[in-house]
Amino acid sequence: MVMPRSALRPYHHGRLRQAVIEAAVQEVEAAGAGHLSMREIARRAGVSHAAPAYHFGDKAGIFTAIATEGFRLITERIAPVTGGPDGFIQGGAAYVGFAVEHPGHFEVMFRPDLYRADDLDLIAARDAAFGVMVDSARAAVAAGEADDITGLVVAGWSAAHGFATLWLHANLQDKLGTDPAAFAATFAGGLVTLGEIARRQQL
Amino acid sequence: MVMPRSALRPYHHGRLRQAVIEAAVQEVEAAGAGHLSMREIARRAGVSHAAPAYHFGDKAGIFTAIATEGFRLITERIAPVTGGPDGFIQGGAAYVGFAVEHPGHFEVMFRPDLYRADDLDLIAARDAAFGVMVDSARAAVAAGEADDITGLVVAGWSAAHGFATLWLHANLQDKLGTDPAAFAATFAGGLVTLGEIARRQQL
DNA sequence: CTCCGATCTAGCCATTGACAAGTCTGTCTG
DNA sequence: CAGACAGACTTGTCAATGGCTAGATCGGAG
Repeated sequence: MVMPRSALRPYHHGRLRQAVIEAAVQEVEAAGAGHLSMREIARRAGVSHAAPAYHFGDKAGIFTAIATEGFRLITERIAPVTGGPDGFIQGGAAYVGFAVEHPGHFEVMFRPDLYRADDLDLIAARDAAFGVMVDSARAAVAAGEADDITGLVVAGWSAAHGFATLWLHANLQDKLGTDPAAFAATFAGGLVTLGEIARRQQL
Repeated sequence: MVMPRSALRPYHHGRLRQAVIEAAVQEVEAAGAGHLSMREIARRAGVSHAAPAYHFGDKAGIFTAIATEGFRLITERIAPVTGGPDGFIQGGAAYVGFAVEHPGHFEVMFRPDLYRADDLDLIAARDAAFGVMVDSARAAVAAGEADDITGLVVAGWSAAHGFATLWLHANLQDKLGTDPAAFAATFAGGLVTLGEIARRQQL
């Protein structure tokens, strides 16, 4: 009986798949998606350098798993608040909240060059998230003006997505401070003004 | 006299710096910023694998140069249309237009993890671009309500940035089609509705 | 003509992602 | 209870990459 490996660590990790995803998300949040190293992740998880590839195939497989998990998480985050007539605005706030709380997932979700965009689980999760947004937009407008849904969804999604992205990447903090309630009010006021300008423009 | 190298290609490229930037932008547009290889760029430019490093130091230096050039280009693109009272909307359209026409620059500009964010030229170019946006917002609102400028800038920037990002990364084409005039109208209508919802929310 | 600095090359190293082949181990079957 | 089996993981290897150092080349100033 040679020195049992189990004294050091078990041969079977047990939950390597989830451990790899967690380590990868941490790495993305700390250093950006570009600096993610499969071998470094394996080191952190205490497994050999080739172990992650068994579960995910390759690097794109890891990113695909992260993006899929991200779309599921954002759906869980948004869906509960989109019930009432103010659901669309609340949903937008939840969208931004998710991006701030899960910057690693958020970054990967919108970098299709990193993952396999034709993955079926990924597509299903993404479509589910989009469906929640459309539903909340539908609930926000009066029953008659249903034609406008697409424009509203895209405008609202763009505003929330743009704000989240700029917040994460472009030092928006310098302009708005760090108090969530204060910048939410500032942003909402800006949306009202922007809508008025756009309406004036249309006439 | 050995076989003169100049028969193949001159020892000095002459405009290697700009050639590297152009090749790098093409590579980013074709395969994403993550797949950029300094050696591949050198091959395309017909120089040795270490030549680009002489001009840019390292990979981050190339991205820094691309981002700086991008901020200069977007300023040139936006500034001319922000004159009149409709300058803010026109500026937003120009912002999106730049992103669609220069996706490589646009991608790098908002990936600070790729470049040296403390580069002085970069900061100057970015601040100049931001200044153009603020000026056009100021021109768009009536003289009295100057307090609202920050909110309007952030809302407008977010909407334009979010739309551009989603267009490039999230298959927005499926929802809006590919006719620019049509989706511009749809988007503008959505902004009006969104502004109304936000105002209703504030009361 | 000569020197000198800017530009580029050649070679090297550690690291990486991907692949192939082998090893370990829990479980199921007979 | 023995043995087959399949899933999970390791080891070894390869080409490619980024970055570094030392050296070659060239063009222009003096």
